[in-house]
Amino acid sequence: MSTPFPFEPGEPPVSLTLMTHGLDLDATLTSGQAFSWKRTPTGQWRGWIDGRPCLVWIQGDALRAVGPGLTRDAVNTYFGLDLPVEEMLATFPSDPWLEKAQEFAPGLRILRQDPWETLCNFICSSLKQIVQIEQINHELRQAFGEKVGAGLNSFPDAGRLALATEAKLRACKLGFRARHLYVAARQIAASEVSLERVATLPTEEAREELLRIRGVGEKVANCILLFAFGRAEAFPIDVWVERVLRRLYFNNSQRIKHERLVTFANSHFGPYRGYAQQFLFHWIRKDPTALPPEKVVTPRVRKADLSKKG
DNA sequence: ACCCAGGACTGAT
DNA sequence: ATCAGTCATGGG
Repeated sequence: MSTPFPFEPGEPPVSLTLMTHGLDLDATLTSGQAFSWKRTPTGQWRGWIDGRPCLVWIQGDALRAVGPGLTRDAVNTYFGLDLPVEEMLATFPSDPWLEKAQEFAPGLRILRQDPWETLCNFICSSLKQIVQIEQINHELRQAFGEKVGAGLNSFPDAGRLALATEAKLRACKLGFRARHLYVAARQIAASEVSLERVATLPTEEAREELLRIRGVGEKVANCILLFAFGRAEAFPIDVWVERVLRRLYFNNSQRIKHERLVTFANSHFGPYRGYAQQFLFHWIRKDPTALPPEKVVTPRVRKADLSKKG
């Protein structure tokens, strides 16, 4: 299994073999939390861990990882293999829907990614599809990142993006998000908000700090807390999760307010509800049979209109 | 052509 | 505090 890989000339690649602890690479890397991994024709994954390019794949019941400067700790941390996932999932409530979601992809895990890149990805995520977020991530790397290998660019840091112009960002297909990302980059570059400090704060205060960043609302803040800072109690509610919560737990009632869904999720799914959220999200996106068919709302037609429609 | 996308911000009530 | 309008762009 020797896929050619454009390593840096000077730095020799490190080859690691780790325990998977049940990790499902395909599910994890296609579950809408990471946007810079690409599957090779042979089923391996090219991406970045700790700012270093690498290649990872499942071999038997082992996780293989190859890349310059790669360390066992970095890989274990990135994939959350250092966590007692079994015990964490055991805290889930007895819930047939959640069980279905887990059954669909038991090896789905939550990553601990670079906070800055995760911040950028989810600022760009608003009103975008996942494939488009991946495309934007790639555009930003090509336009502003540093060349690491053949066709490989690192993700630009905040200082780099802060030196750009809003117009150049807009050229990366950012649309109205260009201003958000530009302002956010300057906020981080000027240490107006410190992601290093956020990492040290309790989740509640960390969320408040993230909300000071332009383009970051409740949903995006929770995504960053969950997918970068390892805060498993964060429960991001996007249109998909909103849909699944409403349909499965509130009889698809449209007059249930968003805040009530938040309250429900926080109390129902337990301290590691972020994982529950990710199981549900992945399940309803990937399994076409996951949700029962939409309740057919028979349109109320006024008698006066009957004659018109013939 | 139409509708939707891992939403956030703004200004009017 | 709540709520509609608006913000670009691409996929299906």
